[in-house]
Amino acid sequence: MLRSGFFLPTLKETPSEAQIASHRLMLRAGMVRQASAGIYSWLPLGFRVLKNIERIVREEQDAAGAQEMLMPTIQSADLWRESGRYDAYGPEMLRIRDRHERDMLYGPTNEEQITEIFRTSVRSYRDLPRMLYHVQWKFRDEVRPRFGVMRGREFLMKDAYSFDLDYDGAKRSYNKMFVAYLRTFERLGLKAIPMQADAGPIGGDMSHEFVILAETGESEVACHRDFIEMDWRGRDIDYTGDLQPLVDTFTSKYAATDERRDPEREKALGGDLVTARAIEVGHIFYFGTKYSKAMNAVVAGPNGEEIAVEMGSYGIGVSRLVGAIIEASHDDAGIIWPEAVAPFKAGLINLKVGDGDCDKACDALYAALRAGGISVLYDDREERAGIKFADMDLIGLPWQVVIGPRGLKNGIAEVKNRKTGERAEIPLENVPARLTA
RNA sequence: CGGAGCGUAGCGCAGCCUGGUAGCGCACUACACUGGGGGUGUAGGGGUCGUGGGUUCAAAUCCCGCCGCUCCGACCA
Repeated sequence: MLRSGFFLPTLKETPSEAQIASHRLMLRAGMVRQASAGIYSWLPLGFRVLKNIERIVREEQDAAGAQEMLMPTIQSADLWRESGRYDAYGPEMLRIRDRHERDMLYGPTNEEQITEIFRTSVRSYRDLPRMLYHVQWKFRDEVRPRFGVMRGREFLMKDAYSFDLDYDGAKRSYNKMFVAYLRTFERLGLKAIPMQADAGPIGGDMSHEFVILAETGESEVACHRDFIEMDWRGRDIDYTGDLQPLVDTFTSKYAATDERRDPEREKALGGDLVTARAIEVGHIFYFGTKYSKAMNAVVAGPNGEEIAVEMGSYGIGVSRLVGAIIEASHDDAGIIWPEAVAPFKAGLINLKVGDGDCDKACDALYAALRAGGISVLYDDREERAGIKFADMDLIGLPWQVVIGPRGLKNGIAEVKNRKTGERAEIPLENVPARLTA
């Protein structure tokens, strides 16, 4: 992508509404613009990151055996009356009336809707288990939206739902999602700790929150220090096998969100206890037959009897993750993207646009990198070097490649790693290899 | 929903107290110079001062209502 033609309105100064790092940086880096309180437009750069996160979430959901679908944002109030949540949900739910005076709502979540789809489509235990998910915008009319996309009113969420015949099956589904979440967050470059959590208004008795530790987190959590040191990387998962042992290794040690904290266990941990603030990035629930009973989602069992299905739901805050990743990974100069979600892998800076040799070398390298499958943002603007560098640091691409007349005399480019700050002068022809190493 | 604050150019702000020509920095446009980490000079463009009403000869400024946004708290898949 040529910087000159890319809609990337960066800001030198921070709009006054932004209080925390991720919000500030997202506005300054031209990723989002606020439309109204807690509602944001995603500009091209931010949208690329959002899509990258979505992609990884999808891949891991698919790997775990969930199937993607798409449910609408606007739902009928009648469904919610069936489950009893139309009255229970309170003013957080945005209620709408259509031209025929029908009560509608902008979905804050989708249990009712998926249950309705399931109950009209599945009649036999032979069709179980099922896991379905979608990635869709939700709306919750928060009293006080804040922290940019981390606590917006409108937000993008992946929500999955599992349907099983009995508790053991539901537990297997729960474990699949548990493991899928570990893998998803690890691929996103995050250390997300699964914590005992309250089920909240969704109800149910098995629930984990996946949180990342960050000073700007909204809640206080506590966990065993082993979680901090645990090696999170590269676990090969066989979803057809027994996942319980793996789940056990992550749930046997103490880790609890604030409403689930246990003073006695914490006391016993002594020096092994870590308390910190945390950002919730995922939440999984087993809630049994809460909705299936209320909404009559039953299947015929082996003996022809009617059995209410066992359900679970599993959410990942996709848009919140963009902010959360930045909270976890930035410095004074700007964002530092983990490679997996970076909007581009590399930035290419032409230090002297208009200089024939410089332009030619940049064009050639730009083509070579793209041919090698490396996404590049090529800053071909006639700006001063300082502005280009500052901009690139702000945007936070993993690599910066700098070409100027001085280095070009010796056929070299400067390659800088945004994360480590390490700079190396290497021959132009070695640049593609260097970035893929 | 309790408490506090803010709204003046795209962004950051001053002006308001004590009413009288709407300002500064950045950004933007043109030209020249410059060019390896947020340039220099010259010349420009851009404002119903959130909105409605009131007071006044005169309101960005004083008074009242409304709207929007932010912060603290409570709330929170």
